[in-house]
Amino acid sequence: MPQDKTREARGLPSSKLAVLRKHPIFCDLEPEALDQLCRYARHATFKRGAALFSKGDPGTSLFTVVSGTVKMSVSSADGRSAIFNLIGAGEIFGEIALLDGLARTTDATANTNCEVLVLDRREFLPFMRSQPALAMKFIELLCTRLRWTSDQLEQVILQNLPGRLASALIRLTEKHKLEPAGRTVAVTQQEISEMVGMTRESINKQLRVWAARNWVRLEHGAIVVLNAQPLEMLAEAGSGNDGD
Amino acid sequence: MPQDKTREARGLPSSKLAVLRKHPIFCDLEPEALDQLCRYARHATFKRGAALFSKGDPGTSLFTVVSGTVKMSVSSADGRSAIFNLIGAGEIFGEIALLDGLARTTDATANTNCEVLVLDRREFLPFMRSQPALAMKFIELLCTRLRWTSDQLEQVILQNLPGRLASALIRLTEKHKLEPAGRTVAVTQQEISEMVGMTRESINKQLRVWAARNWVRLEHGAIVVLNAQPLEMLAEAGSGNDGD
DNA sequence: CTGCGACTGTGAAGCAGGTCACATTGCTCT
DNA sequence: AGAGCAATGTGACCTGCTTCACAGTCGCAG
Repeated sequence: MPQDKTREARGLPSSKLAVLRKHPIFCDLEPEALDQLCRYARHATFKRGAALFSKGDPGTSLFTVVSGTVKMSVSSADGRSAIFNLIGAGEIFGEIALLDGLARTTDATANTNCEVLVLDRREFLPFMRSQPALAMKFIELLCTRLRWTSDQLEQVILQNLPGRLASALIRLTEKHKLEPAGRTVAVTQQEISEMVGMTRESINKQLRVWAARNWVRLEHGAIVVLNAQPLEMLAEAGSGNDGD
Repeated sequence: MPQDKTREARGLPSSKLAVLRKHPIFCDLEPEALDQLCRYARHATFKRGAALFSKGDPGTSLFTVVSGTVKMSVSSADGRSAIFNLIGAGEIFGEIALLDGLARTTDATANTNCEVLVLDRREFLPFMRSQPALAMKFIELLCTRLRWTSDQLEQVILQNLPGRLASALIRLTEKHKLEPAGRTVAVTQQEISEMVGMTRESINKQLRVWAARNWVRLEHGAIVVLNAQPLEMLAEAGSGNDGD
């Protein structure tokens, strides 16, 4: 991967601009508006494991990931935790609390060392009002999020382990818009288990079965989908047994 | 309850107006704008069990419930089904497909005989653009939905039967803004079981335990929450045992 | 007032997935 | 180069929930 890290690390305005311009939400803004937005944007870095915010915090800002990935999750008193989403470079998060001003719905943790841009509600909301098209963009974003979350809820309620796991793999490959051949999903088995709400051990055993059939290949910290078709069947099938 | 059914049944414009004016999304509109909206609104009735739309349909309209309740659910190939939400009088649904123009994410079924107002995307979107405040209202609505759905997902992944059931009961009492004393939730045990993703039998057994402790009273087609406190404890506690 | 369908109540038996307890393997940081 | 940690692999046992198979019970439609 090309290293524009140096530019980013120095916090040059041009790099902020580049990041914002690439994002679907902001790409259609007029150049002057983008410039203004850049002036509002604060640059921040977090080490792996650091908390960007926690569930229940008063939420007043929107985040854009510049590099690294951020984990959106919640955890229960007894230490179990559920991952709702992994946010990668170019994506935004924290928009719900930004928009409605209420408490954060999840924890956000740096899943790797990462850099983010932060936009504050106080400055951002007036800016949004001055850009009517932006509200529509956010409506679309919220719709997408709602579809993603409903989908997850549906899978978790209706499907058993093989179905849920297959669905999660499909969703992850689609999200990264990977080609049919050699779709590498860069997540650990622990992470996947927390996304589908089952134990790492169970996930591992199922993945091994599929690996033996050459549907997937297991790598360190990644899963390569070799044959998506049977997985798609399982994902559709509700709670059946796996493909035998 | 007072019967303005006669007015409704005749489809008088004044009744449409009354319904729309009461809804949080539309209540702040200017009188002229409301009148215009009424002209767009189509009145429709459905018998218990009838499908208003199905998952995957191209979605082009927004619904407002005038009377009765509508069930938002999905079902799997093998007949199991999951209820995402029960929409009662005064609430709206179908907004996601209206706003982003994509396929419906769930089935909508008349859970009782019901009357609805239908607003079409073709007329509604231009109307919305003429009313900038309306976009903000929808953003708030979408945020609320997202919080509700994330909450459900969190419960289903992190909690066991008692915790999930308690959470569901709390959510239902809160939704209907019922007073602490004598909160009657008008749902069947079958419905609750489909909301939390467990079997009716299991739900029944747990409810009986709580009824014996006077935390709830079970009626035909309804559950009365007598003592919310222990349920709230359970709902918070992640997956513990029930209150012993 | 009676019969039928929707809702509720309950026990017995099975199993999917969780829990626990390890061994192994590979990256990364001195 | 090897210590240390994060991630993976695997078996034995356990349990919470499902499945199945009923038996009430309510309320309404005719």
